[in-house]
Amino acid sequence: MKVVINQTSNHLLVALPPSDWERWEPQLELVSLQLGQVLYESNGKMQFVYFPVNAIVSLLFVLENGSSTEIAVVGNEGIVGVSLFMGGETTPSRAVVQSAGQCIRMKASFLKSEFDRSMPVMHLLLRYTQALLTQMTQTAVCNRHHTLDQQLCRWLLLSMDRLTGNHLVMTQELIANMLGVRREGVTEAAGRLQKAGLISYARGKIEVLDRLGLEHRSCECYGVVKQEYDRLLPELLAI
Amino acid sequence: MKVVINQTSNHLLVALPPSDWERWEPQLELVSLQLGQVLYESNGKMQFVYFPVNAIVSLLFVLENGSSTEIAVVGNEGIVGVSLFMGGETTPSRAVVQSAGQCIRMKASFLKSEFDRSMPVMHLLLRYTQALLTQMTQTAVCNRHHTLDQQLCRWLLLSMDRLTGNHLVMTQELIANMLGVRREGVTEAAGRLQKAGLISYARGKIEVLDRLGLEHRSCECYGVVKQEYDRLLPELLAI
DNA sequence: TCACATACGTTCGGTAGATAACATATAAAA
DNA sequence: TTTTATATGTTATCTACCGAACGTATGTGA
Repeated sequence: MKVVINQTSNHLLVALPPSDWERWEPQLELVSLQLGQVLYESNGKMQFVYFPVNAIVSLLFVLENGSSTEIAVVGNEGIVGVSLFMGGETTPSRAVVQSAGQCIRMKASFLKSEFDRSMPVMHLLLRYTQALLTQMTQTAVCNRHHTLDQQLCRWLLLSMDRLTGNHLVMTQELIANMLGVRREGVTEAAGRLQKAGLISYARGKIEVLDRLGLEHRSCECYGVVKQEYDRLLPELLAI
Repeated sequence: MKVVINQTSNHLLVALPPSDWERWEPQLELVSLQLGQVLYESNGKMQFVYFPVNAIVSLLFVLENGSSTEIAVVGNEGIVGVSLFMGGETTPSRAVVQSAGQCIRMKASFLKSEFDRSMPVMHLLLRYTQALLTQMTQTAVCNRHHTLDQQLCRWLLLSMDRLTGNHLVMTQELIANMLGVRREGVTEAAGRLQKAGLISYARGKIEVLDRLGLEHRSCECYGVVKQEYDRLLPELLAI
């Protein structure tokens, strides 16, 4: 089954003027990504940029001792590889596939030239980057001030917003890496959420049972991020 | 005594092509900022952008319950108000003067039009934003993984890099707000640094006695951020 | 079907930092 | 000089999370 690439595959592409889209279309390529696949290594060269379709990509920051923390998550509302057009040839963060699926990819060099060529493209990408920036800063605050339970709720909600359906394939071990905590801590927090009837999970399969309940149990950070995405990228709402 | 504005007042301005600088110069205005002065309120309109000369500005994120965390610090290597050209009319973060001094300010509307008009200006500002982004993400990781002692060292070093001399006017209460911890915690951490002979302080006046010692006691985060600034903004090194 | 890896559960200290309630010292103001 | 506000010091209790060790399910491949 050949999956067709079109503008509605990714919300950023939707917002593209037709004249730009015409040039872009032949440059796009659909790729399937596995869970755990690394798109960018820390301080590595970026050959491609990725527009997630139904995959989710995590931006992780890895410390010298190996411990890591997720600083943002990108789904079909965005693009992976913003530092390319921001000016650094490399990213300080690692980009890892958090939920397997498909992405549209494009040569880094092409995006760079398009960024300089078309003002609408530039402004769209910068507007997205600003939203991403909000997510990063809110994560920083959340790391400092909120409990693991709250952060887990936030994380689940941000992930679910980028998927269709209520299911997520993700072990507690991986969630722990994302949140920068121990696996045992996630087990306990997830256990509490399950006991409260908000989620159910088994061997790497999580199902959200009570989305509103999760929102109530989450810290304000989820709402702040969501609101800023909606404000800056109203095209997300139109779909 | 009239202080003259020139290109060397701020490192970003240094990197400006002469043709752009000519247009900019008449639009610049020197302003003195007091400790604690708020340049931008959370989600407030941005009338001006600021190029610090010898002042330091903190970007803070304030939670509903009033607790806050610094997500980045801007000195004469940068500009306060990046979200203006990134596309949001407002910032989600609050900008507060962390160290009194002077800034060059410019009408927000002027910078916005210049950003679209001159490619060198655009690329320079984006490159700076990328460095700022690194600082923010590193802060997020640091909040999660490092001790208060380490974070205090990092914070002191980042501040000292943006000042001339070894002195900093800053109470422990304010530092606590920046780091998002309790004042008592800062008292204890600062006491340990003082006992180790790295700093001395008294009633809001901090002096760094052993800079290298601070670097050793700090986490890797300081080095990572500094390295990325130097890489992305080599003009900082030239001065 | 049996071995084995994977995912999750549980428990027991240990610790950094939170919360709270005071004590003390110094600068500024009256 | 006395008062008052500000800045720092200290201590006791509490809690979320860490580190480590180990136990228990469940899917998967030989």
